[in-house]
Amino acid sequence: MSKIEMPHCEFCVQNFKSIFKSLSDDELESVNFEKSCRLYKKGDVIFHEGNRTSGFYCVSSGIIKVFKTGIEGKEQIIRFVKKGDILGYRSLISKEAACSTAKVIEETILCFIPSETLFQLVKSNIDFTMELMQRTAKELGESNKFLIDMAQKNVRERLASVLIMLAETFSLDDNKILQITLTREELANIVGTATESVIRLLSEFKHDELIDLKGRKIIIKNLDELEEISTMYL
Amino acid sequence: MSKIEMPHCEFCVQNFKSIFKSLSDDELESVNFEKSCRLYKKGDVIFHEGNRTSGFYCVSSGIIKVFKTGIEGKEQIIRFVKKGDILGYRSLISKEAACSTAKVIEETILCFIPSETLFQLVKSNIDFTMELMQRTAKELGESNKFLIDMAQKNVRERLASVLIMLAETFSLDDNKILQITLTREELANIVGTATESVIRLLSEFKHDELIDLKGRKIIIKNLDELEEISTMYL
DNA sequence: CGTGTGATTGACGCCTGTCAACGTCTGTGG
DNA sequence: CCACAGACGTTGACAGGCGTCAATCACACG
Repeated sequence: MSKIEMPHCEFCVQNFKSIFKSLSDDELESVNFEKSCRLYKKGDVIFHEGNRTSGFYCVSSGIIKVFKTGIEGKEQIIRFVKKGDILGYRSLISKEAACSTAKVIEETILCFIPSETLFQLVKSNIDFTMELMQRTAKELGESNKFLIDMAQKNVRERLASVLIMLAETFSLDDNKILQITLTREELANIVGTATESVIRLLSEFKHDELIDLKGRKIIIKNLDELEEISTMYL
Repeated sequence: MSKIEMPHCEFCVQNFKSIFKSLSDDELESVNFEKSCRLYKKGDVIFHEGNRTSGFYCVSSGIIKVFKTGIEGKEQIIRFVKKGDILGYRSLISKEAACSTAKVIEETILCFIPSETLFQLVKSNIDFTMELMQRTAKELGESNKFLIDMAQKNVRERLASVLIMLAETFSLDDNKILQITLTREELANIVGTATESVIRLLSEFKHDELIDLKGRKIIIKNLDELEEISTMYL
């Protein structure tokens, strides 16, 4: 268990409108008191599919992938979680076991909030509850959207979609470099295809000058064209 | 607008634990007063993808398919809604436009509850709110599960999964006849494949004595074997 | 009885997964 | 400092699953 300086909830509220943004000062102080924080290193597993959980996580910094393990151990990445997002709340609310595994992609600082604190807030603060419900509902919308992509788009179109999604979620720096680093296998596990297919299509995109590749760095040269590919027949 | 005898909320609470099961008598009476009901015939559209909605629906009887329209108008069925389920609440909560279309498969009686009534209840009744949150969270879990099926299973395995899901959701009668009637195209739109593929695989399942086919009626003869096919490599 | 919708079957070919071989890079231990 | 192991990336060959197109059949309905 790494010792780190614990970020105060106030900080996350101020800086990136954490889920606690509608809490009163007292409530925030109470959450801040009841939570526990720690640093997670790349590769650390935060929770496993099938685990029962006793609270949820609020992300202060870092990047986490959430995936389900499928046929012959193949991962399917469902979503990415970053600064300002919350993690592990779905199973808490539905009172089910976790339906996915969360693993650190980039060094992450997480605050753990016990479920009692959560339910206490739900009871006492309607704005917090609405915010929580809204996040769940939005995630559901995204999941449904992702579903139809899977069902109807081919691999080429899906890869284009994924690159766009990554660009929107993690943005590009001044050199148009995508601000998340993934292995080819991880990319394949988002797209839902074989690693080799991702490699071949990335080369193709590079050849068509839509992207550029420097090792694992991906430079997005032509977002519009990617957009066009991803919605080809829509 | 068809005139029908309006089911009292009390009835749905008693009979199949509608979402309003935790309401006080007064609250229930109030919902009952504010709602409006009507009969929908097969093929009726309840709401369209992209619509803004001003309330949600509680299903008193019937079957509805919820789908997104994708590439070249091809439907992708996301879920089925039946007696006791609620409909159209996701976009209400997330304050987005509807992300899917709802269409009647079997004659349906729906009660429309205005959004003000919903939010009023969320504010005043914590149990109702928890129930609502729980349903959203569960639906999210199912959507994620569906996603990985799409990404990793082949069409044969997916069709087996879908048949099982339908059997669980709509059950079999004494003759093991599946209690929902779908066209081959609709089946294809759940599985996420071409109509012809569904037809071919159904014939194959029939030949292997897993199912029997009488027009659109599907008789499930061997659920265990279907289960095995659907989880072949898991 | 004609018309239209849905179901079925066959032919064909492309997309994409799999397997295998090889290249590249990094970190470790001798 | 070098050798080596191990993980990851790349490329080619190949086959088969599945989508598409077209023709035909089955059935219901006005």
